[in-house]
Amino acid sequence: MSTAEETAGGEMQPWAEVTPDAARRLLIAAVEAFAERGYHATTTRDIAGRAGMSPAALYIHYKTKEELLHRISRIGHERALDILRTAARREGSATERLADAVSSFVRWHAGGRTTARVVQYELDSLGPEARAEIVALRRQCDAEVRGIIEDGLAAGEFDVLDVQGTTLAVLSLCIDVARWFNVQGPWTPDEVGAMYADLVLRMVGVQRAPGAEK
Amino acid sequence: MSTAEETAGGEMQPWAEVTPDAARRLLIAAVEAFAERGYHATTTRDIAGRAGMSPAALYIHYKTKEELLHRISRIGHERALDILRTAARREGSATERLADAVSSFVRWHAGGRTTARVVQYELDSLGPEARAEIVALRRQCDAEVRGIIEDGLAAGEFDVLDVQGTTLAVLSLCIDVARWFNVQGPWTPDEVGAMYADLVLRMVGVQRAPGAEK
DNA sequence: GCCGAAGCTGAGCGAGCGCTTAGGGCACTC
DNA sequence: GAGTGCCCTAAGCGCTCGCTCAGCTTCGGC
Repeated sequence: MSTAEETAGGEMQPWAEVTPDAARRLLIAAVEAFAERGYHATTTRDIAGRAGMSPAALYIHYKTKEELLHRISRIGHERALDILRTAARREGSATERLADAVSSFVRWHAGGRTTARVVQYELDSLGPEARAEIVALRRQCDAEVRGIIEDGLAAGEFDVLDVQGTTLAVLSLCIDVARWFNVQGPWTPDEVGAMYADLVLRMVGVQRAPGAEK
Repeated sequence: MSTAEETAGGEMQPWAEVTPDAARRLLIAAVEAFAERGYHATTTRDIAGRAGMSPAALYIHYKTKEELLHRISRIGHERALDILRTAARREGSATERLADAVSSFVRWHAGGRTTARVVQYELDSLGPEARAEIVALRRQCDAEVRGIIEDGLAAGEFDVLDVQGTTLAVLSLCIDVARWFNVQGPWTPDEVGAMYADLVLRMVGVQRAPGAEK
């Protein structure tokens, strides 16, 4: 749960698994370009230029431009699933686990907004097989949150009318942070995380979080 | 508040203001194409083809491809603002007006998902001046929702910690419907609207909607 | 029956796209 | 110190993009 991969820019860099170094620099450049302009509006020349390389260098490390998006999307979704899974499977009440899941998931979307934007909004730019793989990961994210809500219902902590609908709304609320969050805005990622955890607990019928999160 | 512009496909067609007929057909074709593939991945040949015309016909009615997006975006945002304004300024308690605003806004995002997708997610593809104009409309949408929440607070109906944060979360929740809603899914636009109105009332501290909406 | 305006098409221009290829520089092996 | 493999670049191929333009058809006015 430590965010040791964070840089001075506030942007997460969990790209240590991408080697060699040139491939990682290209991938980070692609994340920035895709987040700014979108996948289709980004050129391979732009990506290579941001990484300080010639356009041809990209094709030594990646077969196509789409493979770059695929790698970014898979690593990002694995990280998102890891965040939700960690919160869902820790010890504690459903109330505490839901607050933890929402606040850490929102922190990731706000702090790593550049990455999260690509991960959450460029899914449709992938081809059919790549998209199917990513959609499977998204379903696992959904299942983790739904599990917490079902636990809370069974324990009598929560009061919800529609489990699947509430699950969708909770995830929806978190994901949309990547769309609107601005580093120059009035809140830090931590503050948005705490605020959203409170709002979500209200949505599931918990009156007030009993000092669950720091 | 009547949705008389709705077709059999469940898609709203408030494009009556676009004349002549050929210009309207091109605009509707552009909405569909932009929603499916995104602005940058859509070609002018695709738009013209969907409208049953040659590529050159597009440039008789629109100066550039971007002007098409601009027109779509402005009309869509004006419609969104109209929906929120109508709900905000009707008679009734803040609770009723907030439930009305959320359910009708969500219905628009779900039922007119094709249009809403373009309106909400292709904003960054506009040039600086066009984007500035649209951003101003968005701020007016924000102000309408914030106004209802402030009314509810003043009347003692609501209990919220952060007015601006809650406003943002409410709009965020509604807007994200355009991303995930599927016509083949388990809910109708009406059902999602009712469900989300309930969730939002919980977010602002209203225990249960007192039969506010039909 | 002729005319001008309006709406549209077929053909195509210049530019920029994703991606390829031939070859250069450099570290390392023996 | 020649050989080998790894990264990387300069140049450019084939293609499709947004957009243009000359000319065709259609139609109302007189």
